[in-house]
Amino acid sequence: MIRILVVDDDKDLNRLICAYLGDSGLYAKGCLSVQEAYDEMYGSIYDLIISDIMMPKIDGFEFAETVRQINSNIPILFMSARDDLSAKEKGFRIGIDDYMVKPVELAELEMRVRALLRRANIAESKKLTVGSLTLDADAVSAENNGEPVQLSTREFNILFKLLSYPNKTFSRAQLMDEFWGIDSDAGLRAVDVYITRLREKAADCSGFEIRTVRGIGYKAVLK
Amino acid sequence: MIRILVVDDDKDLNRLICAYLGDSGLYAKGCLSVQEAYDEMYGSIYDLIISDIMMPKIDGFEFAETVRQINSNIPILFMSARDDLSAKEKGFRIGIDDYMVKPVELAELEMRVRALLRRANIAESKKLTVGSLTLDADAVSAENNGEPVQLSTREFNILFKLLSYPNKTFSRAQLMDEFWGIDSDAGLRAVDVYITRLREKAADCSGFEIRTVRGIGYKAVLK
DNA sequence: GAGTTTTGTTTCAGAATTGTTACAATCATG
DNA sequence: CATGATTGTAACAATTCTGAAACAAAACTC
Repeated sequence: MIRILVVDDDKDLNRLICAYLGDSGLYAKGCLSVQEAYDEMYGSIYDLIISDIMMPKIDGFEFAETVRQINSNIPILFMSARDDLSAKEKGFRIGIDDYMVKPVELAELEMRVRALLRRANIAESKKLTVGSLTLDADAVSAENNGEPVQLSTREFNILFKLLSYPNKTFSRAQLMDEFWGIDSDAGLRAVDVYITRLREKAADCSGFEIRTVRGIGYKAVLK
Repeated sequence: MIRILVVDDDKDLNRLICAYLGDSGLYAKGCLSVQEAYDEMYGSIYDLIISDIMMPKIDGFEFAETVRQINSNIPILFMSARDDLSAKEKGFRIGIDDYMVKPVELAELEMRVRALLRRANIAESKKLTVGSLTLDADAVSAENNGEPVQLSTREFNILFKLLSYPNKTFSRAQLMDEFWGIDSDAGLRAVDVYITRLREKAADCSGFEIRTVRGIGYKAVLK
């Protein structure tokens, strides 16, 4: 189920949007303030954010900026009464994906939400297939030629990342930051161990291989 | 260079858009008809499409639909005077990514284009091609006529630097500072050794050669 | 053209990086 | 709380990279 966070201090509009999206088969949670949104995001994962700009205390810009620092990938759609270029410019510079001027047509909002989800590869099931191997991010499971491949969560995450960006080299530190968390005190060499395990488990996956980039890190190359 | 195809039968607007995007550091090619766009796409690769809807003969809907069948990934942005929901609905159902109502503000168009490029993971590719040789900074790999050329990270860095600034001479100290780090205690002559290795490995690369600038250092010259 | 300086090339030992395995610690789960 | 899976470290082996040294070649100077 796709989860959408709607942040707008206009209670009625917020409820209206959530109801509309809900009827369209998406799960939408409304928050009346940014603070509330932070709490909500802390507790569960969301796939997309719809946010107003003008809100008391913390505004949409600040909200989006904070979200982007933590998650550079989640689609953000601004919705505002402000039709001026400077607001749009500020939003897009922060890294939002779309900007709608109020009053918004709910049907159009839904279309744009769906377009963003499609573009961000957020489908009902996030699957990735490379050669004979299929990774399912929702189930955190892998299959090779239909045979299940046992992967731990961390193994899965690393492999999914590498295969999502074929040929791109990732440093150990990059992978650590992403999958161990900033405050982890594990040594960088731990990555090597995972690569070894992945290579072993993916040994008979045709279609790709994990290459070492000496002095830097690792990359997946398709073949 | 990111390549954008602009399809609109309004000659003035088309030229205006191409000029604006061009000034923003993107390459934009204008087509006055869908037929022309097909021809253009047949000949070269584009990263993003901006298209009007209402055009004589083949309209934007049909165009987008055809493009989507061939390429399910390329971002498409519609630009139309029609502000009605049914047009938007039709567009988004075909799989477009954004829809702007004319008259469009050029600055906003650029922002949306950039947001789409970012979302679609289309960045200025860190690739460099000189003659038959292609260097890919993401993959840290090199190919000559499709044949992989084995380069160590340091070899790659030096070659990439030289080829990024053809004809510019780099002193040994410059290269050392950049690729060995300040605290390296290797002698400057180590650079010579790398140049030798590069010359050998790039022996059958047409298109450039590494020249010695006596008393100073080295440069790559195109030929 | 002899002498001097700079550069080219090769070799090789040592340095650095990486692969792999075993093991202990931790976590999850029933 | 017992069990098995997952995790991270340490140690060692294997591999690759690196750069000094030595000598040859070339370029420059007078």
